[in-house]
Amino acid sequence: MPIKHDSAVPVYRQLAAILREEIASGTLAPDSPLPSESRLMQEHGISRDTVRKAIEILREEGLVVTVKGKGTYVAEG
Amino acid sequence: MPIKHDSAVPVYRQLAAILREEIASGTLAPDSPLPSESRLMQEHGISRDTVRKAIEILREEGLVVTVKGKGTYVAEG
DNA sequence: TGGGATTTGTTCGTATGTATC
DNA sequence: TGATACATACGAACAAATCCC
Repeated sequence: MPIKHDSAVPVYRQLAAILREEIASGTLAPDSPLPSESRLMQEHGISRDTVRKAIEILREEGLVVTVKGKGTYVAEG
Repeated sequence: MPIKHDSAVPVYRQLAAILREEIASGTLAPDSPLPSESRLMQEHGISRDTVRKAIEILREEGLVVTVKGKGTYVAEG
């Protein structure tokens, strides 16, 4: 599911949807770390700003927890 | 002094006036930092674009100095 | 003790598109 | 047409926490 820059759906919401799906499917298991912001930037060819907006959405949904200096983790069931 | 979106005075000029007054009154002392663009956006419920236009006015008036990655500071007397 | 690498947190700089008046 | 205002997106710099050697 490559990200489309010409979509009506903002890039950051596309990424949030991708990560949300990986969490729902178990590809990203509870307590496991998400790829770092740097990794997500590279993998999707997008900016840090956009990556952080996506993660912020998931954080507000209670799906992930972020720890400064460490990373972002999938919330426990 | 809440900002009025239905005023004849543009929002960015209203914010510039507010900040100018805080500098003049000493509420914002020389060398002290202004609230970040992010803070000003939240506090006044306006966009970053508009916040930056307001700060640009003060910068042109020599009232503030902006440093990338750090913030905007009240100019020294 | 110290230093370097990695990671998230925060800030300003710039550009583009959309909508409204 | 131009000015205003918002949202999106990418860059860049600085700061702080963590980790490992």
